[in-house]
Amino acid sequence: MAAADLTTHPGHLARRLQQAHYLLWNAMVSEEITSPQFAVLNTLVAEPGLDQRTVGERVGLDRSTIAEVISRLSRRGLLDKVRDPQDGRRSLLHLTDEGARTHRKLTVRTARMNQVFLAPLTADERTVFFDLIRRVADAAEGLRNPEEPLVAPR
Amino acid sequence: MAAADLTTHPGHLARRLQQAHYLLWNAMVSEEITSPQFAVLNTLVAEPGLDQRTVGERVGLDRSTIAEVISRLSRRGLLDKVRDPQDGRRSLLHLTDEGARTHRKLTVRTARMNQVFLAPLTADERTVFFDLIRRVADAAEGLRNPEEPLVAPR
DNA sequence: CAGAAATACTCAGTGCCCTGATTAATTCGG
DNA sequence: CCGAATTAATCAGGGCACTGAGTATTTCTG
Repeated sequence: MAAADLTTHPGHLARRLQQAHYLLWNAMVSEEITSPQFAVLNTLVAEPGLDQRTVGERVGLDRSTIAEVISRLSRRGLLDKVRDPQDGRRSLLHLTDEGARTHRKLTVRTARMNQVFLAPLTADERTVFFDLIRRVADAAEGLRNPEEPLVAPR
Repeated sequence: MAAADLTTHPGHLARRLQQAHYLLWNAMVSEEITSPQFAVLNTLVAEPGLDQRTVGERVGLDRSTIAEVISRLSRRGLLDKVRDPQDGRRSLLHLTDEGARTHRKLTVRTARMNQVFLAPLTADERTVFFDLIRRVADAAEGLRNPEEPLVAPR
């Protein structure tokens, strides 16, 4: 059997895209704070006091991964984690001053990096780029919990 | 400072796309063989006897990662790894019969999965999708070794 | 209200992904 | 020809990402 052409395999392209981004992030944004870590900080700027699971949901990380990311951010003093007195299962998260400062600094750099990253595309193409990727990712995520919406939810 | 909108951040989208793909791969292709592992098998079908570094280059993995992936494939008996008698630094790689058989089986399943993954897009949109991602990834990879091609290489 | 079910988090295990340092082999330059 | 530079692979270390199993807490239900 002949070998497949990986340049038409979306999974392979997605991986290469992410690697390219990883590299550029390291060079232009930060070597200490990673892109997923920034996503967590960003979520807590918009919604302070969220619990761990919900933050994971916002940024698209599962329970285990978000726990690791948060533990690293907490260890570096960028956020505080306290038990919810109303519900002892939850951990509530708030940025520290240092965390807010870091978020501000990286927001600027991230915008610059995105400009460079997307430089090969025209403005119209960028819109299409976002739209296509979002549609594919959303659809695939929707496949996780099948059925249910097909008939009336009970 | 306001929080950024992550849905317009290509890095975040790339990560979500890859995760969605990971999930679908697990469900529809294989729980044992991962997508990067398949990419390695696929490369060795096209070019048997390649050395480790070149395989990494083909599939877009750095020296350390490709070493791990190959060691796993070798441990499972899907490929053989032998020192190049002509150049003692290199390890030359060949698929075993089992490796070739696995590649054939997964090629079929991968094609089916790609259909499902890309189902939200029309045929035209798929072409654009590939083109845009490839251009962004290629450009970012080109930033790694700057200068050189700008003037005559010496 | 007590037991069952659900929920938030943690832990162990596997695999991908990178950098920087080290080792072994080959090639290049004087 | 021999030391220096280059190259392929390995190792140590940090971080992301998932699953399955386990613990603690809360909520639901008979």
